[in-house]
Amino acid sequence: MARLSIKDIAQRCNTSITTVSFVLNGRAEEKRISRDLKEKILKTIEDTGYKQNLFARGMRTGKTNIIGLIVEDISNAFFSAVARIIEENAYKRGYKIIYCSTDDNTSKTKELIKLFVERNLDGYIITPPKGLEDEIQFLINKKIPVVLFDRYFPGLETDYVIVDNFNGAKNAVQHLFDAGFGNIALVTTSSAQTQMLERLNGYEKTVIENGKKPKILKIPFDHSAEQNIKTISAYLKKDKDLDAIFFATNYLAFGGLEALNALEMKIPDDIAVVAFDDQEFFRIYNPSITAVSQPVKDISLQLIDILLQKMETPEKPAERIILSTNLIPRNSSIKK
Amino acid sequence: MARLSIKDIAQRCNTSITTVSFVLNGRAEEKRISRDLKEKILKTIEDTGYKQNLFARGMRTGKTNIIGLIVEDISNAFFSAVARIIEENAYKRGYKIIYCSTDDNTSKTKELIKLFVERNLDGYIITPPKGLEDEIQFLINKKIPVVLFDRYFPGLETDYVIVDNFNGAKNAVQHLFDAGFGNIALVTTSSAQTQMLERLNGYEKTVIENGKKPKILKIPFDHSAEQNIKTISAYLKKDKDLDAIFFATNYLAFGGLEALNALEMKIPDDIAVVAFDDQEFFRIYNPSITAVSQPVKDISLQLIDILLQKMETPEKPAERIILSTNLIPRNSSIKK
DNA sequence: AAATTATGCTAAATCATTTTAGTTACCTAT
DNA sequence: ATAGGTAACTAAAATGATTTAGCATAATTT
Repeated sequence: MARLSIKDIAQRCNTSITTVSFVLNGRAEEKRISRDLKEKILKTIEDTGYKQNLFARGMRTGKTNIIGLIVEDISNAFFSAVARIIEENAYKRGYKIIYCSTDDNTSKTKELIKLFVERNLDGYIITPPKGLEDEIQFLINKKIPVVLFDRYFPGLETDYVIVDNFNGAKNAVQHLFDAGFGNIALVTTSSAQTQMLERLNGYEKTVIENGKKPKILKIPFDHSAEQNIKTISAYLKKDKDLDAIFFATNYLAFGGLEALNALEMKIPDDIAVVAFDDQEFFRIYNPSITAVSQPVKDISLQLIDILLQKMETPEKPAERIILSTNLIPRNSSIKK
Repeated sequence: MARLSIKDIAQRCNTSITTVSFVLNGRAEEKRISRDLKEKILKTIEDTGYKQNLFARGMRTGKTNIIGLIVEDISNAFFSAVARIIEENAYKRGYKIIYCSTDDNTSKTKELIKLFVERNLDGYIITPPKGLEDEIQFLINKKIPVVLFDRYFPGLETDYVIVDNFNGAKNAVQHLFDAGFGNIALVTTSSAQTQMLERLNGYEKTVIENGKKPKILKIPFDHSAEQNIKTISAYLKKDKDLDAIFFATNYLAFGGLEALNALEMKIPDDIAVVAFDDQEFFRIYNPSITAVSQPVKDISLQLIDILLQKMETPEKPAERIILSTNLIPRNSSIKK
């Protein structure tokens, strides 16, 4: 038995394809289809289990009901947690998710967006690498809904959802001062993304406010895990006065912990540690690691919400959501 | 400017739509299109940047070039790592990935497969929850390529890629005996999935071979992280003779480490630990945790390879791939 | 009673492609 | 001179929906 088409439904109801299509698209009222006929069509669809052919539909309407989720790295715990929640909610509302990882590689991401645009996805959620301004603007010009997250482009009129990185970092560093640590280094990446710069600014401001000098180690973002460990080890060996480190992102904290292990430095006795972006890991680690936690659930729900709103009302003005972080003090920053 | 169609290309080349279509689908040779005309068409396509409309194409052929990736939980490190590699390779070969998480919930997964089938995806990679035999059989009957992984259904003629869970567990437990531990418990889930049963069998066999009695704690797989910690704590308190634990899967090991922390039991002095499914975490943890590592890259590459082969040659007989695991001895199982 | 309006529906064009079943023109062999 | 073959191409049907423009008929107004 071949798959049912709208034609079959029309025949079974002694009516036209047009009428069935109107009912199917909720335009029965507007098109003055009688209640009786509408009910009959609906019942036939129910009974036969008829499903619209999405190719034919897409061909006419250009709509796919698919959303593109483009994150830095789907295997990073933060992004996979966000993906998880977005996926869940998109499905509930009738959308599917196609995803991919950018590796923060600009040309790879350009390529991916081109591919996705060919496929006529209905909307995008993106953590853009630098240099992606033109592609984002292109999507906006084409009236394709886009929401950025994690970082954004200050020059572009886009919707975005980010966290308050400046105050997240500020609170973390002030917490270290309050706990009695006075010589605090920042370990961050060399990438110029907004979220990293804000964390750096928050750190610097707070250190200076406390009458100290900032000490910053910038690690190229394309280095391997092993290279990170080595770089951090070397830095720690050089500056024996440090009594605390603030890691600007989770994977640098992992490298840092390995470096401290290798140097047999005890946390928090030899050196205190705070990390940006909380993970299950930090709770379980011994000693547990103080971390700035991002509101993953809130971020994800806002993202999918704003995107779907934008898809329904394209002329809606851009929304800029900045969510607060939450400092979770643990043993790594408490003097015994 | 409206988007170019095959008609525009045909006009520009003074030829027919049919001819362009043949060239586009690599059937120029077979259809005896002259070399000159073929070149001309190809050049025009190149120059104009023409792209096929995938809806129209899908409408005729029923092909989407989209693969469904249905895993237990995309935010679990093992699955997101697999997703990462599959995604990468699928894109290289012209396929996109739509994904979703099952939560090991049978009815949710049935729902998802229904949704995906409506969308005419070209193939599936699935970690099936129990009770999904009928849906998998349905896909096979419909000649839709499917590859299972992580677990499989012994009764079904399906392609699958799994690891040698039995020997993985056996080696881990024997390693503990060899390291001088003699009273080894298994902490596993109550779920009856093949991979878990095989790990259990490997454990039991090895313990009995070494002249000891198996001690098994089964934890319902729908318990929360907190419940897991409590259950494991209670178990550890009751049996003071234990000198080692083998965790059958990574999230149980996380719970176990937290429980050991709470009870202030030292690893490996008070108790040794080995976990199934290695993670970055286990390398960084202090002490580092001995683990059975799954060949994530190999699994992923095999999966996408087998699926794409199956898509090209649907009548290919089912392939069953069983990959070896690798025991990584670390400090958690070495007596000082 | 004629003109107007409202109601309830539908024919046919359209979207961009693939594919079947040809056609035309030329060449070769008898 | 003619049948048969082949090289090179193409007209048109089919895929399954949406949507525009319009057609009867009945009800209402003038």
